[in-house]
Amino acid sequence: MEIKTTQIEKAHKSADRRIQRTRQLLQDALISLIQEKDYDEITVQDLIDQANVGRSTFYSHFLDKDELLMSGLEKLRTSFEEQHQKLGLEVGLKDPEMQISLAFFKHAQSHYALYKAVVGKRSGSVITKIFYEYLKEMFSGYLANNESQEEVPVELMVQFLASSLMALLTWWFDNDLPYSAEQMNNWYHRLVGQFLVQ
Amino acid sequence: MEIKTTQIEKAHKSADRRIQRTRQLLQDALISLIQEKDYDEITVQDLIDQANVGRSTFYSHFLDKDELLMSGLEKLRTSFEEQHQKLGLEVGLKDPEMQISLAFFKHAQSHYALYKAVVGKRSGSVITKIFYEYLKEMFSGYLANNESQEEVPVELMVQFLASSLMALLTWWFDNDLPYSAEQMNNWYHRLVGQFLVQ
DNA sequence: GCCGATATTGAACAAGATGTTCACTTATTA
DNA sequence: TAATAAGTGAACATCTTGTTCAATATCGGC
Repeated sequence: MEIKTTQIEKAHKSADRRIQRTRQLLQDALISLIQEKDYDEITVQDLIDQANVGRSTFYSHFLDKDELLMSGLEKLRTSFEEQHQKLGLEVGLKDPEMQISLAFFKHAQSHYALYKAVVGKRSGSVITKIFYEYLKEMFSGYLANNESQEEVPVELMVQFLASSLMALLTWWFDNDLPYSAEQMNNWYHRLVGQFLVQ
Repeated sequence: MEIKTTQIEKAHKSADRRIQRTRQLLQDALISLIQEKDYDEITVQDLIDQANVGRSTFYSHFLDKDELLMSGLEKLRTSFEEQHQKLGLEVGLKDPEMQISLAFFKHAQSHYALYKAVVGKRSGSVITKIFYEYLKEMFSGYLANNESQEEVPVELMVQFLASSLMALLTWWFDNDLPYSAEQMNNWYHRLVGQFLVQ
């Protein structure tokens, strides 16, 4: 009755198909619902109705709605990293195509509905925060090593870069992608490129 | 029993002291509570307990918690504009002291507890959104008129500037103001200054 | 200072959400 | 096929929201 694998999703051994199925159903339900209404307005009841899953089942898998969301965002992140890797291999390592920001805009574009929910006007604070943390983590590795910035603290710089990318993404999606991923990336680099590694 | 003046606070005529008193009590209660716990966790019950006001009284003044918050943020904004004006007069109009961003950092500093709640890690999405809208509105008037930005859409630029300021503010407060307002302002201008009017 | 108008009060209420429990059923896998 | 583990859903206690209403307290014009 107790399920311990909240953390380790893959769990190479413990594959009872019922577990996979239930978790998948709930994650799909969230993705589906989040496109109809704000995250904050979605109730556990909505989720189990949509997923067609028992109430107690929900709570045996996730502590609450937020934990379900987290597990979904983890997947999105994994998906991004895979796509980034693949793109990287295709175009060669030194190519500007490898720019992490471009990979990001492209990944977002190829998961339109999901990102719209995550990054758009209607997303909840929890989503935004988690997503933002991912971005910061990501950027930690991409700072230009600069004496030039006159000792702007690293963390501040990371925050600046992450929030800027977030701003562009948000604008892009709230306007339903009026420009290409390449164009967005160009602007992003015009705005903050001097602070990133080339 | 009905109170119509949700919008017009000043209401030069309709000054029943009871109304002023109740609204003040509730706004103070929010400010007080928001320093103990996340905005999202504050309940109407908490508010009326703290303010020592009847339940139905609350609902005869505000539609819900968010409307109370809005009224509070309106006040904060007014306060900022007054301080900005005053500072501007003191130092003379052409002086860099007039920079809107510096005025902002200073105002934030002089309302530490409040801004910490509004801008810090623990604030809710509603607060952030409203605050962010204020910032965008503010920045609309301070864009450098640039052919130079190669047609970065104005709205995108505004969003970028607002989110950057927000990022700096957030970092500043989450670290309990480790630097002066002037220092923060300098960094801000190093990061985005080229896109602002001097 | 009186009095009509108006704001405040608080209890009671319905509706809905959360998270838990448990006896029962169903699916899985070895 | 049998032991094990997961899913079910009703019932529950608790909390929150927002409304209603009759009784009470306060205000401000006269």
